[in-house]
Amino acid sequence: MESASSTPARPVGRGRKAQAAVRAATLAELLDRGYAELTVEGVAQRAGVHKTTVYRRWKTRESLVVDALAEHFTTDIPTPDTGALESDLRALAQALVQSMTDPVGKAVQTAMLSDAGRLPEVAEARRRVFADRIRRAEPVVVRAVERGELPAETDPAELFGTLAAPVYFHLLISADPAVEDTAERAVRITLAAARAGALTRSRHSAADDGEA
Amino acid sequence: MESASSTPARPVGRGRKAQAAVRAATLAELLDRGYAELTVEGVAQRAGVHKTTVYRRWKTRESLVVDALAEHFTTDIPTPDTGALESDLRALAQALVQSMTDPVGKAVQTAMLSDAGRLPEVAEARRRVFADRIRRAEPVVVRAVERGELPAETDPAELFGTLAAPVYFHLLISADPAVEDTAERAVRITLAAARAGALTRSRHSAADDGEA
DNA sequence: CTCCATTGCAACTCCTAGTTGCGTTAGGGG
DNA sequence: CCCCTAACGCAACTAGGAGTTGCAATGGAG
Repeated sequence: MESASSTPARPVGRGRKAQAAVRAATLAELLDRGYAELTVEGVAQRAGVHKTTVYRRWKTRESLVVDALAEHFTTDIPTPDTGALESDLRALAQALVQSMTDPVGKAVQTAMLSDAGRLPEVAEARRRVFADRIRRAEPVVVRAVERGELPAETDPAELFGTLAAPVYFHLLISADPAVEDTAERAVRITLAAARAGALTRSRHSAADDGEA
Repeated sequence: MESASSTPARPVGRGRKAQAAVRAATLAELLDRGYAELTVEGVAQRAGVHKTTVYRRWKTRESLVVDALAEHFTTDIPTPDTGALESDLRALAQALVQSMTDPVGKAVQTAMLSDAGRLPEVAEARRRVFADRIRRAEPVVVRAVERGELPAETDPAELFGTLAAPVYFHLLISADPAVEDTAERAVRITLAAARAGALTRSRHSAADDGEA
């Protein structure tokens, strides 16, 4: 409480704008150069800022990247409640697709899977994001089970993984250009698998053998 | 044919062993340091070779990585023919899992998704690998359709993508430790989706609405 | 055993990470 | 509106890895 009235110790003024510009420039460089080729001077130039300004706020190149990414770990997929499983899944899938299609989201997702994902903070953030998404998707499964749309033993984590896998695969891995119906495809697959009881907890002894 | 008898122009002798050691060291460094942190001197030391020896065979760090990866693009998933769709899919999924679980395969796959995937040669190789896998998986679908196990309009590319997506997702993206039944999970999902007609060509107007 | 292709080695240049000291500027409080 | 100071710009560093070159040493094939 020693600087309560004047408060000159906290970062104020134009410093904020510069830092925001640096963070944005970092994401932009991540997107079109990649983590391995990202250079602090490149970021500084892109932000219209001198190199030392960057180093005054961030100790290393890695911490700069981590901080720029961390900004976007919070805003994430909401929990839909449309009254039906299919439309809930569609909302989830579309939110996923959008979160990896817009420039910033694509930069973040790509970076998390690239060499930047080896940074401990990024790896842990990635785990937190997936755990959070699974947690948010849980009510969708609960409500679908209550409606009788899904087997009672359906596992929310399995269901979310089944929904997310085709999205990640098509957008980040196979990367084929025909990606317009990515969300819809994920919904179809997840719906079929879930209804067939292929996404139940524990073991795979569920009723999936039988009617062809 | 000018050097048919003496043939001193071609690389012979111990050069081969050194190059093999360098390639192996490159993969090892890719696996436990990553592409971004990979250093030519590190590779050379690990291979028990001097830096200049590396630069005499490979012009740049990038070409070294590309060449080390390219060695493993050829050996790929074979086409199973077990007489039933489920066991065929199981064979495919297990081959996929194995190809990304052993150290070398994991290094190759991880590198292809990391910043090394931005190298044009690697990106094109990745496309070729996926296209080749889809082509190899095609007979599985054809035979399953002939047996009446699948709808006639089932798309081999969609089916392979549906099988591969959960494998990639669980092994490389979500990376949760409970990954023993990765292959089996992929089989269950793909089987359910394919039987429900969710993996047909073109549009999604197939018979997937109805029985819950 | 001999020869020469290949390797080891040292000494370079260039680029980027990261640091330091000092002069300059911007923007908020008075 | 002016001034004060925190934050910035700038130049000049060190350290290390990419990539190159000339020369000496060596090891494998004939």
